[in-house]
Amino acid sequence: MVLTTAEENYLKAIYHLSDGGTKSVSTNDVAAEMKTKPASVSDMLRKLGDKEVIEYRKYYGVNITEEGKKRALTTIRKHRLWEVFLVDKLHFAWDEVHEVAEELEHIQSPLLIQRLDEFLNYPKFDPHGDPIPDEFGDVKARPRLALNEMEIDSSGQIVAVKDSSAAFLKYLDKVGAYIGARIKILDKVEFDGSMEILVDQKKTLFMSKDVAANILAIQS
Amino acid sequence: MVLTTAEENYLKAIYHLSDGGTKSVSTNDVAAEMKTKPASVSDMLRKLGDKEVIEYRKYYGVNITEEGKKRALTTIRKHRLWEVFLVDKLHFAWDEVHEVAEELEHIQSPLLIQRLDEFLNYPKFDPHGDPIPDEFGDVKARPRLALNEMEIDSSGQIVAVKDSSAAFLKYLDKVGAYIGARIKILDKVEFDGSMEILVDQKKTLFMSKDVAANILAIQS
DNA sequence: TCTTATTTTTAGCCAAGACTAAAACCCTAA
DNA sequence: TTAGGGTTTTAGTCTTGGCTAAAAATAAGA
Repeated sequence: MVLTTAEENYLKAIYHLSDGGTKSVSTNDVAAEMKTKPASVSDMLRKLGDKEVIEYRKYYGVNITEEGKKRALTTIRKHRLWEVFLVDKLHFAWDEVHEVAEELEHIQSPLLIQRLDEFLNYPKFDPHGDPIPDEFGDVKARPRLALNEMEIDSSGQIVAVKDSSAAFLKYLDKVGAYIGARIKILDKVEFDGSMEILVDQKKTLFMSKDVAANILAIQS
Repeated sequence: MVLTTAEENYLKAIYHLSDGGTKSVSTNDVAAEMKTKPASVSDMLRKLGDKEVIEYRKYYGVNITEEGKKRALTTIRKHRLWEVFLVDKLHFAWDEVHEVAEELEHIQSPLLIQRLDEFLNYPKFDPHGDPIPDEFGDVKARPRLALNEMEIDSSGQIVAVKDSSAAFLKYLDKVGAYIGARIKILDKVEFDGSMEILVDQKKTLFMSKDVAANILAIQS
């Protein structure tokens, strides 16, 4: 069963909105994600239902099937491998690659992806720190570390905070250390555990050990 | 002015059929090349005419414009650069790359092509021996050599014959040394100038100096 | 439970790019 | 110069993936 580019994009959106297939997803949510109108989504859901990559009950949203999950993971795998290629080999900045990878992910050639994976030396994570599913759809979870547990010179991406009080989030926002920010540990002060951190390859930030211990990152 | 993938493919076909824009091309010829019906071609020619990449006079075929030539050469450049990538970096065989490059050539990102060119070290010819236009559309012609002028171990592609008598072409056909064949010089006998040649990476051929002198190739 | 608000679907329309069938055009040979 | 044959265009249809407007179904509040 062949999926069109549009169908692949819808399926990927549904996969993400459903948290990897664990929740059902509404028509409106898909429309928002795809930047289309709900009426267009209804049509597409019927098609995807016919192709059995989602389970579609009118008025009750959709659930992704096992087959659909497999397809979505393949697309995600291709997207992330191309991102690694663009950053590692063609020296794109990590925030310039998404649009192009969005096009490249639809190239139809299993051999191409297999060879690309080999060429890139089987990377496990993309430049944003997201895991690359293997050819069977299995992903390697990456452990989260508090910033104060990271080594000097190591890089990663902020994925969560332990203390999610408004005050703390406001502070993070103010200093520019949002969820998703790319970071690098520049220095750690032995005396008090405070740290110097590079955010998004441009901004340097100082923070106390207490603050650092509240920020979780994945290492890349 | 943006061209769709279909429009790019038609334009490329017209460019090739017109010998690089030197001849006008008929609707029927385009239909044959694109494997579509003449009726579909008429429609598309009107569109391409509106976009001023061809000059279209009903019932009198088309001529490609300067702008159209530029666009076609950009697409050809992208196609051939991707072919080099697939063969040199991903170890595809030279005859496995066309379909995939046909998809890759439509990725829209000038930066991507610039970086790819750099990554591949500015190749001048693709794996089939065809020249890669530079970013201004200029192509480097490659001199033709008679096979007996080629060095041992050098590779290339047969592009023409000096003696194009039916008898000689029949002979070539029989031994499998058609125009376009990929060849490699395996050995040259000093004594009589006869040669051993690998055709299409699989078939070994022996030929006299006289025969070799009649076959022209480009080196790769 | 009934009414209203929200969500979702249906119906009808559009553009791109294919098709078939039929009409229009061009050219050549008698 | 006209008839026929081949080529090309037009007209009308199909599918995909959008859209709007209106109808239908669900959900929520009194």
